[in-house]
Amino acid sequence: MSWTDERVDLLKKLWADGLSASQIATKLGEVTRNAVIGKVHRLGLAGRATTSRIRTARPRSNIALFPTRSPQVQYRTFGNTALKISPEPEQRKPATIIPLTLPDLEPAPEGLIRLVDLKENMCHWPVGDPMEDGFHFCGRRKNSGSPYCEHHSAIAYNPVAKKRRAM
DNA sequence: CCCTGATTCGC
DNA sequence: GCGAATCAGG
Repeated sequence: MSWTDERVDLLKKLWADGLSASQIATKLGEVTRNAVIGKVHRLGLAGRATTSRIRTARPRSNIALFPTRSPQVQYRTFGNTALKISPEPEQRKPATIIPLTLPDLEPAPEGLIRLVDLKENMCHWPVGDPMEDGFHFCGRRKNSGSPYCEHHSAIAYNPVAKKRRAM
């Protein structure tokens, strides 16, 4: 089914009346709401979005990043290739493995660690109710790669604990 | 998870 | 031009 004049007119009317795309699609029949939206857009009626739209511009092609035709990068070399210096492979350093100090679990930091007191190497685990006095952060030495200390990392990244909403 | 519109892109 | 796929948001 194609977009006849009558169907387009009806589309315009219903869209102007504030009907949702899916409702219009149902009324028209033989089309999906996607088709309706697409048509609305093409007609320049692109209108009332409940959401940002410009803010939320779809990132350019997640699917086009894996096209049927591969992009095939071109490595161009200028001049006499025989004189060309071999490109430095520049080996990646194999990500320095962190020593990962497991001990020292309990030396609680002095005083209450408030947000302003939090340092980058401190555990960001919140303790208490943010609306209540005495709310603070764990503040113990945190694991690298995690905002939390050893103890709280184990909790935060434990799926069971999460599922049961345990803390 | 249901819905909404917005956007991109292969056809 | 069309609309499915996919996105972000309510």
